[in-house]
Amino acid sequence: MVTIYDIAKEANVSAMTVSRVINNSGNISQKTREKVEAVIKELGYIPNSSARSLTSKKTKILSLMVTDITNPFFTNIARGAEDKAMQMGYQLMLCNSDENVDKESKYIDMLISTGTDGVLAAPANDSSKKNLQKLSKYQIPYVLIDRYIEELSCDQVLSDNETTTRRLLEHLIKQGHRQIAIINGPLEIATARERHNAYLKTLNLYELPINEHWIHQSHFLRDSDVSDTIKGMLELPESEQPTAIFATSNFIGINTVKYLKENHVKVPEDIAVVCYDSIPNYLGTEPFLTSAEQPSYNFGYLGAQLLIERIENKAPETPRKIVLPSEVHFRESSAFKRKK
Amino acid sequence: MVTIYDIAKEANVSAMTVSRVINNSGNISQKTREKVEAVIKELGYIPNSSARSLTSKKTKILSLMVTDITNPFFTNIARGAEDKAMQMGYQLMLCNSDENVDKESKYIDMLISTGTDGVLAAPANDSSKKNLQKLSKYQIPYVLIDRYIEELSCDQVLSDNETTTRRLLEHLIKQGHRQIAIINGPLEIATARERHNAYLKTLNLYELPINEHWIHQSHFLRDSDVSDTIKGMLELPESEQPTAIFATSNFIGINTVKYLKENHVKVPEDIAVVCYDSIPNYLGTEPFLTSAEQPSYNFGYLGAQLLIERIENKAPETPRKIVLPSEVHFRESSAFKRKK
DNA sequence: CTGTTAGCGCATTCAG
DNA sequence: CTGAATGCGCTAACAG
Repeated sequence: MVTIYDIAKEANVSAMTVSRVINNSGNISQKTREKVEAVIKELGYIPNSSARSLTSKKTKILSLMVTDITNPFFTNIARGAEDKAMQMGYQLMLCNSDENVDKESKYIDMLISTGTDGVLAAPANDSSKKNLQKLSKYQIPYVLIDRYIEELSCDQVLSDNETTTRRLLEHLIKQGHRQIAIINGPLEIATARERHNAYLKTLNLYELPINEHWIHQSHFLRDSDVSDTIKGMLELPESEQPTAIFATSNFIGINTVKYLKENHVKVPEDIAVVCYDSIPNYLGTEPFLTSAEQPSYNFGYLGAQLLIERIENKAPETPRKIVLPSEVHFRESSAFKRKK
Repeated sequence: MVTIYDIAKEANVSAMTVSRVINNSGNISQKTREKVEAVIKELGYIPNSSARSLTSKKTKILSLMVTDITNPFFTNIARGAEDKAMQMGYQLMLCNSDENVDKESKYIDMLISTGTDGVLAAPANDSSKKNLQKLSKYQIPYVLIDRYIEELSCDQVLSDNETTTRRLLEHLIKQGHRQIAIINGPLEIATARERHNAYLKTLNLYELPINEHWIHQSHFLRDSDVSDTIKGMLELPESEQPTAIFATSNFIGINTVKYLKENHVKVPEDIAVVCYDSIPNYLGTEPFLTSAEQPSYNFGYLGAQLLIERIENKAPETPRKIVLPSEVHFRESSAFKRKK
């Protein structure tokens, strides 16, 4: 392994001078700089990050905590974060919490151990608070993406849950729906809570009925099971059956449509479905599901940017909050107009 | 920050004893071990990886080099690799090369700098050889996944390109096709080359015609442009037109079907399409494309396993090679039987 | 079974 | 503008 001492010897300078050249710190005469740089190239020197971190307390490593990298929403976030990180000279560590606070906690310890410079986190749920506070204890900055947590003062990149929810519901209302159900994730997750509240608020605004039998929680993982939930709603008395379902995540939306179709409930004629978040349309065939497309790549890209600014002390003291809008695509799954 | 010295002082032992307890090395009396462990818990000690790496030359970091994490094939690999890594006490660093050897090279330097313990690599192409040899120079083991490179002696987890290609083609042949085209990735990539060779071999085996106008290369990224290629084939004289297309990757297959449909070529009646690799069927609707589904999660999981065994000197000297079979799903895109 | 010594590679003092 | 000394936190090698 080539060290700065090898360079120093070869270039007839001290190790310190080599260090200064590498880090562009202090003043170096043009001549020695060139000499040193030549030797560095000649010997193919690559700095030892461990040694550097030990003194400088910086690793140039960012970490991304998501609940499941196979969810396309998070995959795009990873890509965005990684592009920005690479561009700024950072590397990206990947962590999957599986929506599990304990697994998340284990990761947090590993990250602290590694000395990550900062964390981009989509926390599992509100109980993740203690994990994030542990980061603070070690002075490691973090940026919350997608899911915020009450009372945690930090930069955030969030979805505009209220507006997007309202737009999806207003669309249903315009289609003549008055009995709208919601299948949501756990209310310990901020996005679920905000979408829940926006749901209630919008129904109130339009003076639509609210019925506890129309309000359900599943979870956000791929295998979110909605069958019992929907079965229950289909068994309600005719007059009490919802005519539309608002699914608060991509997988919930997909699984809802899947279940309805399997059980010969016509979408959108019998029940309309709208969905928060989208899945990539690989096939190029006409997509079916009315959905709000989130700018997921930007969650990662902007999140990494905020984080790096924070790490490098280029950010204002007060936390910043970026709220990204979604693009609502109206499609077949809600294309049936009801008579009032 | 809590160090082993803090623990040592509090527990009335030397730092070395603390180190031994932490690493489970050497013999420690039950009594002192318990004492030390109690203090560790009490003070919430988290080891400093940088310091540890500096002496031990181990980081407990694995790296994954893929060409694009937003490709579901690689996403699943990432998930598999990360699950195994976590399970074995490693963390995973993520790198996207964009099929670009220079970008890959930049990453390799960063990884060497960080002192990664090993690399799981799907190299950009044959020119990645020098990047991987650089790893060897620094004694960093790597496992090739999906794409091997000639003359590189290392563990590998590969797809059974020959068998899978043959099975896809035999299916077409059974359907009565005799004029089969191939749209491939660059031949500087091993998977493309193997699928190319298997294509030729199978056509020869069944004494089918081979026509240079039926053999094309695109690339493996999502926006692989196949329009000119297919347009060219459609403009061939009637007798020379292929009746089926073998697409050697998921995106090529998708883009091929998309282009054909847009141009009112009926699939499978006018032209059948089969495809190597699949995309996740989120929607649960009947998938259209006949494709060979690779066990992508296992590429990552098994790759990480081989890598960790290698790192921890639990592997035999001679390189191991795992060849994973694919599952061929026969579907609508090739469901039309031709009269001979 | 436990402690002492030394050094990993680098950057932060402080001198010159 | 450059260099020497020192220590980051930890562990290998040796002593006891």
